[in-house]
Amino acid sequence: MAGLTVTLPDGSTKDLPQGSTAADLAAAVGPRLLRAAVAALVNDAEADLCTPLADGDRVAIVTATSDEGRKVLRHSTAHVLAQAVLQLWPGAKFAIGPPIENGFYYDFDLPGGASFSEEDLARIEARMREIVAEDQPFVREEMTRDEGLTTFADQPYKVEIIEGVEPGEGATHGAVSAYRNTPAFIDLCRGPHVPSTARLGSFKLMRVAGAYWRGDERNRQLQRIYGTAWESDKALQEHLAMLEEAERRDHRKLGAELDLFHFPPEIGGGLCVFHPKGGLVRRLMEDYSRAEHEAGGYQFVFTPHLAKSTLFERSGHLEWYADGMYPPMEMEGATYYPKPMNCPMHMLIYNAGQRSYRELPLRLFELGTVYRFERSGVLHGILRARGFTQDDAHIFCTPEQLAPELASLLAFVIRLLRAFGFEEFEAELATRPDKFVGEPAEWDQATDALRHALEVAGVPFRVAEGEGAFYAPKIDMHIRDAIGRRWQMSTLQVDFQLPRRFHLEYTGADNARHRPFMVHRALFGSIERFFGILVEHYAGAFPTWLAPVQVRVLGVRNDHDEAARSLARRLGDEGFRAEWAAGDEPLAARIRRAKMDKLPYILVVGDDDIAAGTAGVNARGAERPERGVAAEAFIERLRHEVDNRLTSPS
RNA sequence: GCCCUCUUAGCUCAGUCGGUAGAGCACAGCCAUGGUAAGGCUGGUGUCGUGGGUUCAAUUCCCACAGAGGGCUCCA
Repeated sequence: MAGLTVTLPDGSTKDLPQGSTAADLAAAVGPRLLRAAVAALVNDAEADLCTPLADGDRVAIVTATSDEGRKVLRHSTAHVLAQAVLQLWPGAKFAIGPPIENGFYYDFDLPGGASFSEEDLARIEARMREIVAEDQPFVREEMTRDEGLTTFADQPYKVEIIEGVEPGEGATHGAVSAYRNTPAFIDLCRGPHVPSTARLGSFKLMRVAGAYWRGDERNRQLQRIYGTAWESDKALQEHLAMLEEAERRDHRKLGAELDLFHFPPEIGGGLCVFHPKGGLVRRLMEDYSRAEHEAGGYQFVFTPHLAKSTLFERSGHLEWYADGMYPPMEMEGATYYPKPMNCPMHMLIYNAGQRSYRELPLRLFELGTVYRFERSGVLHGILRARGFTQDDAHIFCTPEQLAPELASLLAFVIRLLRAFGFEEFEAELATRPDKFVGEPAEWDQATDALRHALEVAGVPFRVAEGEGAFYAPKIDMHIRDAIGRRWQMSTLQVDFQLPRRFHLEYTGADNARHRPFMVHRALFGSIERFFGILVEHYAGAFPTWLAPVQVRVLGVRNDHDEAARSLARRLGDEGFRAEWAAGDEPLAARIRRAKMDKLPYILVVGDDDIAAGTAGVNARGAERPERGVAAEAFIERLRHEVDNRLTSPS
């Protein structure tokens, strides 16, 4: 019998006997690859390892340590979860169970509308481990639509999915595919899957949640179980450790511990108060932002928190964004709303006089506090609040100025974020959605300008097709924090709608009236949110220039208190935030207290220091304390560190 | 808003199979005077989230509500 030849991703070829499968190919390349293999890409299509290969196929083996491979593992683990739940809750209906970032979930409809409790997770997980130990094969079964409908006749959600399958989608020739583990358990699925459940095992069920069928709250609410799954126990443990680290850095926890802010229930959900220490950090952030904006040619404006409904009718907010707004207030026959955005008010400032092209670009900046109605369930500390302050600006410019303006804006964003210790940036260019207003030509012009700006700035970006706002394309800047988490930060949007709605004009060099382009941009986005991200990024250990207290001076004994106080006062006179602590506890205890307060510097003064005009310097993060540092030298060092805003995330 | 979990001292938590509660840290006082991550002793501290119900008796059991956390949904 003739053999067959397949091409590997590196371009090399491999000759195999007729009838060989992807698994055989992996084995032929090497036993290590076979062990790591979970699926294959055959001519760029995902396939099971048991897929027979044909002569001339291009084949790549998908290994468990790749993103694709983990998806397969997670998806297969989701099937095991479904089998366990269906066995433990006879009569349960199962819906969908896809892989997601770091794991998977599965949605169920339990008999009698029952719900899972946290305790159920242990039982389910135990059953899952039995299924893994049973080494059940994943066997693909192709069937016609009608056969599928018969097979899953008692599973209404599966029936709905099959009925929704477009001819030719997912499965070939109007057929559907399913994977069977046991005679009793089969799940509708596109695949691919690992060959057998024995290939799984490094997983953990995490939590239960309610989730609506097809994500639509008009539909029935299902019971969702989330799990995480990895290629090895080591990777699983690393992931769990990362979650613990994230918990340790939680801004809500640190916010309370470090006395930065809190959310008094008396004020209302999603509305926070900043304590003196948090307020100090916030003021430093804002001062820095103001100084940078001033240097960047922005002019500062101030606008009120409320406006009449007519303003938001004109801006379109009431038409498009009413669900996100606080409810109206009636007064003297007019209806007022708290503002959800600052832009309409900035439009009015633009329109306060006749504008000339000589004034453009006009950059109006405001630390503007806005209120948005967020449903109670989505609030998340300071990262998702109902009242927050945007570092908001609107730039009005001529069409020719748009591209250079966007390019310098991107450079501005990156400079600002770098000052706060962020080094990794990724952007998304969100383009025209299906539902949009305006002219396609305008969209293209604005989108090209945004793309050009990204290219000039050298920021890596991906295009998010159709994810722009209905009125404009935008760039979303993402950063990575100290433990690799990605956060969406700054937004730059080119808006055609508001200039039109507010009839913005300027007189050009040609003495004719023109409509300006307008860019919305918020760099921190929300001051509160950025503050929360900083807390998590630095794990509460703010860099010296931002630390609420920069130095605490300790005397070795309490008869050194006066020397400690005097040194702290001297540092204060030099413009630093320094305090001293009385020697009513042993030195080691006071050192520990200062360390737990995450202070950048602890100074210790004893007999030797008083005699020599020096101090012991215990810097945060240093291996060992330094002795006998001259006070002047320390002041210079501190000044250098603060003036240059040196950062070192913990 | 919906599903799950939680709410006991300033903080973290234990506890009472129904008889109004404890520990560590923190705080206060005294003693210790210690050169780089917890010295000792003593002491005060609670409407057990709120409201109702069952009961001789509720922090404990039941119901409702509020708040918090994890999700869903939405995100101009």
